Amino acid sequence: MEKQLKRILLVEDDPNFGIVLKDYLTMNDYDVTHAKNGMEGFEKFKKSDYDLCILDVMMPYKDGFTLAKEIREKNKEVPIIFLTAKAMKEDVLKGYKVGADDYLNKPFDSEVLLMKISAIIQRKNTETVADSAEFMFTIGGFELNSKLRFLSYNGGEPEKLSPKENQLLRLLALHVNDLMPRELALTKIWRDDNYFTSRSMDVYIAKLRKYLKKDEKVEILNIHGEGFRLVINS
Amino acid sequence: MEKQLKRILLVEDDPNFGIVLKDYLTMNDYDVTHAKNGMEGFEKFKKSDYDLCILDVMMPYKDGFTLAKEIREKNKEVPIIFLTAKAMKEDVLKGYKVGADDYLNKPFDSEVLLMKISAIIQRKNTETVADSAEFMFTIGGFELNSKLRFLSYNGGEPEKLSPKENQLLRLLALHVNDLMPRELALTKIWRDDNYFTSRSMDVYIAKLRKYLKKDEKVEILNIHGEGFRLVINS
DNA sequence: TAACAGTTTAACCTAACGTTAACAATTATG
DNA sequence: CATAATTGTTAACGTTAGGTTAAACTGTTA
Repeated sequence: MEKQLKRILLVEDDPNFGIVLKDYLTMNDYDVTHAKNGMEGFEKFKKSDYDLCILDVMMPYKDGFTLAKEIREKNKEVPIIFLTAKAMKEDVLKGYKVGADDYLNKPFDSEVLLMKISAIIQRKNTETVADSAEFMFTIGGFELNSKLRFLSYNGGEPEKLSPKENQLLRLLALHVNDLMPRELALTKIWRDDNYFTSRSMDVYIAKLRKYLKKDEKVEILNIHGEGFRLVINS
Repeated sequence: MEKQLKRILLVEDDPNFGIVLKDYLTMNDYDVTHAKNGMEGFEKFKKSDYDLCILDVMMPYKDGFTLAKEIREKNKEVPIIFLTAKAMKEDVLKGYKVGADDYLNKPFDSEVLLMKISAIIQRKNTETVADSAEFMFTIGGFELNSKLRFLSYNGGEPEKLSPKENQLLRLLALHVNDLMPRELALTKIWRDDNYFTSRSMDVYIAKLRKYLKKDEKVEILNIHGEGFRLVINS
């Protein structure tokens, strides 16, 4: 089974150093996306889901702190590591204020970076375990067991869901009666937000609607241009 | 009853220090085997069973890391403590990569060593106790004695299971009706998660299914991309 | 050193899954 | 009202995971 690689967003303007670092991390089993400046970094961040961000502090146009602030507005969870050329105390403080998880001075030992990365991801992992513990959902007359990927109606024979079907239905269930934004599903499940993943998602919505037909009280409504809404009518 | 002394393999090339350390440990109720270099260390390791290895890092011909790697190939369980003259960061990292349990800088406090030894052996002990606590399982019409590696059906002649068959069935039984993740079996039983160990596991699933055919109420179901599920149908 | 048990690797096949294309239907927008 | 953008749906396709059997390998024992 293919192991799900942890995804890192690396924002570093120095092209040489950036490529070397990206390759090094890639060799060590991380799925690395490299952005060459703050703007690009933020665009890439919005488009997908990352387990960790590594930001260079000194970059033209948009420095690492500003970028970090923008990232924090979108996501308060994702760990951030700053890279900086000189060890300036104010910078360090500024970094932690923005919500940095760690701080590295260039030049740094690459193995130290690896250690820090795995430590941080490890920590986040154990924190999130409790989060993902919920995998039983009642959806009208249906019962979704998203761990076993089973969907049963009125206690009957459970139907098997595919991983994508399961993830999508679970995400909808987490937002019952509320908007589940397109973008959310695309970044969380497809890990990319583009035309094709979007179409793919529509296909899965169709599949789910087919499953949910058994209970006419349950439906998935579209909110044009926004996303979908799983509603239970009473 | 004579208490079973814990056995320590000490590999240390400095004759004086080696003898002193051996005597010290012996006085503290350990059964110590002293090897004077890496080769001898590995020979002694293969010849017997140890509860702990203490390896000097800097040795002629074969250094401690190389020896540790060889030992790990034979035995992924035995705890290893490295001794090193200077605190070199790379060495520490290298050591942990090889699967070291602890790390000591020479000169070290001998009492600290004793503490670490007993802590490590203690930990390994409790781990294995918890692990092996349950070894009798009822699986539909079957009885699994995973200590003796026997599987019997309706009280008939028990069949012998191979170690891997036994471990896998036991792990499945510990998760009856629930998901037993692929990764769990691979890391717990095969201690490695790659394409080949994964295929190997599939082979063992096939073998187990063959055994379990006698009771059509018992089956091992696959959850695509996730793992397996041992179910007892009523 | 031959036989054997246990395990891994290879090979071949089937099933599961996800993406994409194609076309229809619906909804926004000027 | 016309037309562009978005969404609904089905089917075909390629890829990967899993099922199974047999051969190759490894270490141990007679």
